[in-house]
Amino acid sequence: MMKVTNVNPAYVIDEISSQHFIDEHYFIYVVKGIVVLYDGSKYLELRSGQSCIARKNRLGRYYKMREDGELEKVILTLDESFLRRFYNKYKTTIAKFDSTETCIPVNNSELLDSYIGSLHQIYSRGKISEPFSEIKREELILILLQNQPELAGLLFDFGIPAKINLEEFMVRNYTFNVNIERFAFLTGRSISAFKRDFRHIFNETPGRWLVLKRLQEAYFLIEQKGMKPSDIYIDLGFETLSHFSFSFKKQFGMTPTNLSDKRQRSA
DNA sequence: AGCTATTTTAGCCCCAATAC
DNA sequence: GTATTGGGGCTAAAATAGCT
Repeated sequence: MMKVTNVNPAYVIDEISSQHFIDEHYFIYVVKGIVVLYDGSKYLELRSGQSCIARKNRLGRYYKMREDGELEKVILTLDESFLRRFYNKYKTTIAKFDSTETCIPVNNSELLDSYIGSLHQIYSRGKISEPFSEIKREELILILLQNQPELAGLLFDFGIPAKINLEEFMVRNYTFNVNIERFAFLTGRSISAFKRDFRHIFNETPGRWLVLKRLQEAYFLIEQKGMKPSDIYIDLGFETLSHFSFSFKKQFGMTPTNLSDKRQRSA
């Protein structure tokens, strides 16, 4: 697990969790340092001056790294109620949006850079008021749409996730630590339908399957890749090392470090 | 297919024991 | 000192059954 460092809260408008479920659209701009976003299959690296939109109703996690001891980022929540207000106010034309990516890169522009600069000015003076936050976010949307009009199709889509291929989704996303209800929602199903479909596909209950899958991956990472148990358990979707260790032993008859040591000796 | 009530279980929290 | 393991208690979450 990469070290996560805290940033000056003055630059952070709203924090998103370092992993799991993305509940709203988020705009992420890296001022200094590196932010790496993971969507279940690939990584997107954002460096100074780069930005993206993390899409709502997706699973993702991110890692932050300092650069020359510094890390500054701007994260703005583009929540649905705000976007609805914006949409009603400006009657934006909605262009078609094709990408299915979780993290959509935003084109660099001088306009965007100076906008970020203007935020810096405001936030360094203390807490921002609600109306100000509304205006500044509206400004951001206008800038984004000027450069990438197609983003309207993403931002102003207020629908809920459609029914998608369950097997594919689960195999891709099992390392995300979210509950069954969330998995069901994200695959466009009720809990009942989710569990029924799940049983059909995997012949197993979702909970058991998830844990086994994570443990198998852990076994692989430790035995084949020589990774440390304490470095992987979070990225595999376990919350505590204690429980990871316990269930690992229950499954394989040895603790994760036993396996680690075994590998060391045979190497 | 999708609720809801009921039963069952997993796993988080906390912490002690152990290793190092 | 730090890192890892493991266990008991408890509760939220999951599984199940039964219903519409």
